[in-house]
Amino acid sequence: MANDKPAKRPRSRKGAPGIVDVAQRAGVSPATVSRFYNSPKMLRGQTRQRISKAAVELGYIRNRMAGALHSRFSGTIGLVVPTINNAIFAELIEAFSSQLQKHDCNMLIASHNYDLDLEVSIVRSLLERRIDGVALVGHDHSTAALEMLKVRDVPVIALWNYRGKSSIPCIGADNAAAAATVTQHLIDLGHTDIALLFPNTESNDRARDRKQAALAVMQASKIVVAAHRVLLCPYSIEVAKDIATQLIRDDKPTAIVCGNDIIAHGVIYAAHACKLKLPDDLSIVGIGDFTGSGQIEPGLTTVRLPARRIGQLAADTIVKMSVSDSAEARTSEIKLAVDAPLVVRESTGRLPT
Amino acid sequence: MANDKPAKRPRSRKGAPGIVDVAQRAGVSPATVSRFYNSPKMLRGQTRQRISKAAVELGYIRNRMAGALHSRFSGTIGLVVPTINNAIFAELIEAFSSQLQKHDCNMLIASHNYDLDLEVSIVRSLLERRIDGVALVGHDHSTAALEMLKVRDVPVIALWNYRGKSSIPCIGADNAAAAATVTQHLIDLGHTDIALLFPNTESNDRARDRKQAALAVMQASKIVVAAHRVLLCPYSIEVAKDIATQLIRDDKPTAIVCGNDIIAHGVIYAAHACKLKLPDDLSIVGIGDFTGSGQIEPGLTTVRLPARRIGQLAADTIVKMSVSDSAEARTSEIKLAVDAPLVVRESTGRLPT
DNA sequence: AGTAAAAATGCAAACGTTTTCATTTTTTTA
DNA sequence: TAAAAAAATGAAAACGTTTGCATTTTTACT
Repeated sequence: MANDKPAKRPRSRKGAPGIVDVAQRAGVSPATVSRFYNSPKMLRGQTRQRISKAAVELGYIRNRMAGALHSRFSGTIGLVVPTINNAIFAELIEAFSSQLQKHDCNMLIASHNYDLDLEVSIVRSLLERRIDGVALVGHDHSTAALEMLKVRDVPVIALWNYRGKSSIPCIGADNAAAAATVTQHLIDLGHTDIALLFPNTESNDRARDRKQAALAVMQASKIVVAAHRVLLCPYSIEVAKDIATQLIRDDKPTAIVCGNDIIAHGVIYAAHACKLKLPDDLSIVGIGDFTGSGQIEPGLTTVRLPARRIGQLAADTIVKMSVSDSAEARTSEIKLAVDAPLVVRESTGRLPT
Repeated sequence: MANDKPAKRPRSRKGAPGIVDVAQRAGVSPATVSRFYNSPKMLRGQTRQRISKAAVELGYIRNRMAGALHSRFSGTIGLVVPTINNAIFAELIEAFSSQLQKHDCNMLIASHNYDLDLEVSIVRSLLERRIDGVALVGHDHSTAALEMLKVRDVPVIALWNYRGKSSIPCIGADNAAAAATVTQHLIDLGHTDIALLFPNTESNDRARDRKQAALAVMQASKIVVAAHRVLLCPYSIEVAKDIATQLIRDDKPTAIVCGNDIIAHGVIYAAHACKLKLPDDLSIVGIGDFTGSGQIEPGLTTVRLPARRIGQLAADTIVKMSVSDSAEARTSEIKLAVDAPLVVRESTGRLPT
């Protein structure tokens, strides 16, 4: 046959139009089309219109991967959270994602379930996608992950928990202070028989800071906390309810400090199940002010962690860091502490004397 | 000066090692290194070891964007949900994401808040990142978005709501049947004065299917539903509580069908606030069986939508579709209906006669 | 041991952009 | 209105992989 040479190499993706097709149709060079997308103000209005028209007619969708290959920017930011499933970070994730969209960035998210080894492989996988920056929840991270990021000069930011002495930029509320606030609130109400329900504090700096602060505040008020008053409880309404039920039946304290609102919800349900009268029989405080904490009956006294605000600030910050090319701005000592105000509702009351 | 020619063009990313550096150090060709990652079994064990060693020593992290440029696969899947913030999709997202990780894929997620126009721009943005496939929640989508995907031959899958006559592959529970189930349950208990709390059904096929089915079931039992018994209520515990409080005070029905568990939680709280005795004074059903629905007091009667299962199946399916190169497999008529069993708890009771 | 078949590997041409530098066009200034 | 300055555009060389094809090495079979 005549034409048994390369027939017409079928392009991978349906021969979708590329930048050169657009350029051709608009009667300009590919470079100009590229500029149309990356720095439009560099073009004349007339040229812009021609290109815009051509792009629409062709149904052109640019290939950011090809762009990223050369330009150092992928327009993608990573977010690594312990869990997505839980109410804990839902608002944060949503806010972070929405704000990124405004910056024309996409979010690559992954969860590691408090497993730091898994976090390493997640970070690696994000790096393979050449993310422009990454936000990690908390301060407990494997050095391997941090090192990979540092070597590649990828901006990192720690979210959620503010720590003045953090080695990386961070945005969040002072979790220790938050726990101190609610605990002090109970003490101010006259409680001394206080139980603590906290999750495993290993590789969870938020929980660790909170628990430590709660205990410190008690100690400062000369309140001794018996060992059996400090209970381990995961972030699960179900388990929290079980543990609290047990606690109430066995040896009810007059107040309970919960590691977060999730646990507190479980405790409130347990109290209902045990026919307790809240807050008379038992005062309960949480940390976080999650969805529903204001509506649950009785309303949960807690401390508000402004998740939305943190998410937005974080998105703005990480984007700013990633576009900045001065090494200093990418590693800068940015540290933002957002307020975590006490929200007093009906789940706490003065200890009847 | 002598060396004022291009000094040594500082490579963009810190001169991070590339595939050729690894190849050189391992004494093989770049092609072989590439194969090491993409089809390891094609290499001899010995070669594999040499490359592995070289890669580790160099701290090499491959560039998937560069790869995707040539290979048609980006290893990235998109997930588009109405909202991340809410308990509604949390479990689905988590499951989808985790399962994707097992396939060595990353998840690009975005939310549009029930705004179909925003969905279009989200899909576009995902397409710019050359996702290998995308999962969309529900069946209501702008044709523009669907068209873009079809033109580019990107596998799509509709999640959450099963519909036998869907035009695209779908995995989910039959939402209409789910609503019918809980409604019938109330009818079986003798209720006839039933109120409905549902969100806006525009561009929300789940809500639409549910509401319609609930009404149909009532009609089938010759129960007439007065207009003032059908209330509009967003997916918000807070608003649901307000609306339910109003409803209870004004003209309490004997039972309420809630558009989903979120709303149901709000209604339960409202009942508590109004000092109602559940389920004697009021029976409440939800749809979804979200976190907490089993622990809330009284336990919520609802229908379980197996979010985790759907998420996993969806991830497996979309990955399979994307790797398949037969056009048929990418568009195949895959339709999976997962069971949505009724879960009877204490929020519903027989109507006292 | 020799040959055929199979398995590994190397070569080099893509992939679709961005960007530097040079060139052309437009605007400003004298 | 010509020259200078500024702005817009074009040409072509990257960017870091993957993959079809050719070549070499290994294995299997007489």
